[in-house]
Amino acid sequence: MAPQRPYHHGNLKSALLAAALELIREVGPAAFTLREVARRAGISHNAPYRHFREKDELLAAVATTGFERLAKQLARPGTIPPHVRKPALLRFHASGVAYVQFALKSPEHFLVMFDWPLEADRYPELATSATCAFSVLVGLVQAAQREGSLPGGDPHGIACIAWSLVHGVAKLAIAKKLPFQSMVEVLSFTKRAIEALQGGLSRGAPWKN
Amino acid sequence: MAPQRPYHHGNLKSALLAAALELIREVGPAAFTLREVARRAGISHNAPYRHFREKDELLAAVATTGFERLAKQLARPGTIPPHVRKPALLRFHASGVAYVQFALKSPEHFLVMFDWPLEADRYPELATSATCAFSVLVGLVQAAQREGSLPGGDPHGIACIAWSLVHGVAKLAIAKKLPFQSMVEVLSFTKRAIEALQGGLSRGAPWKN
DNA sequence: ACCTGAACACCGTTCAAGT
DNA sequence: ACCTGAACACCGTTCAAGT
Repeated sequence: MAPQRPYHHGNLKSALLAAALELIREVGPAAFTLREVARRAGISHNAPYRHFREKDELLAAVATTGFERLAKQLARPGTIPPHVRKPALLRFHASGVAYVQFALKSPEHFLVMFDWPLEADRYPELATSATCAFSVLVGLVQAAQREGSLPGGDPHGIACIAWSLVHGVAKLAIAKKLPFQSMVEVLSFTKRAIEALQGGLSRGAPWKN
Repeated sequence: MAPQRPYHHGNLKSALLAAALELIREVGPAAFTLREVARRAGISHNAPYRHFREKDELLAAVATTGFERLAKQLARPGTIPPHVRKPALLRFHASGVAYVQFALKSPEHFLVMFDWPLEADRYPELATSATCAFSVLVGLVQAAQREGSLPGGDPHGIACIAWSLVHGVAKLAIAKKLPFQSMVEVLSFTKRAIEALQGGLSRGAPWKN
């Protein structure tokens, strides 16, 4: 007889997440609906509730994997020539470019991570993964401070400034508010912005304590 | 007899906009609904369609007035001591602080302006007001270049970098991702960030044409 | 002109029921 | 355990109708 496989088995949760990413990429987080995800996964519109308490829990899962992937990209930002003199500073710069690159390559993650109002306290894994990603950046700042290529002082403050810069670039680039067409143009602009900030940071004036 | 005033008269459009701002402030743009706005304005749920073709047109109107108010804040950013030596640079810096201040004081505008996916080409007034606000920033960069406190080169590039920085600060501050409680703390952080960037910009390395 | 009520096709979420 | 269909209260939008 016909389809003798009415139930999904085991992989439904990841199938839902994959379908969600695809849908968010197509229509954005605002127009994303749970029922359309279920349709694409070939299940009834309330089967997702077996795996996610509510729509936002699915989106929180998307954001969490986004932060995990971002943390990896920041920690291993492309190839660094192994013989350079001050690799920590280079890795710090490269992590900024990696941040923007992540946002442009995975806007479906990035927009949920930052533009969707998820109550972080309701999704502890999300808060953890976000903190973890930020601590990668702080670690890079500290390493650069140790080798003397960034001034002393609170590494969190410097990390927050650098984060703000690349976050602004990423957000405005995704929204196509910046006058660049291609990703290489945006990344080249990102490099210039980071170098500009670096020039000011290394003069090190306002970083008391 | 009882209520002999069944119709709104003339001011309904602005009443709708005011109710919309209040509602967005309370629940955010994502949870904003046209029907709730109509309820608050005391009219039926489809009366708004007399003034706005669709929900997004009302939101586009909110965003447009937001850009207009922002442009004003950027152009006249607080008090500048009248006897300072290089006022253009100070006004440039102050406009950055004003940008973040606007975002924190009017998140209901800011979030619609930047976090709601409005198709700019469908709302020409929105595109115009946004361009106008950006040109204020470019003008401040050019003035600082004329007085020699910013290096030469394409003012749009410098403006884009400065914009990215303050936009990132504003966005992360609204989302409460930065470790600051009060607005004064955020604004003080903003000043430090701008000064850091300034230090690098004034060294003027990577601004070829 | 400006507003209304009924209607349509959606949505998130719940629940009793099926295997 | 995992899934289904029916149901509820919402939403954006349309339309014929009222003053």
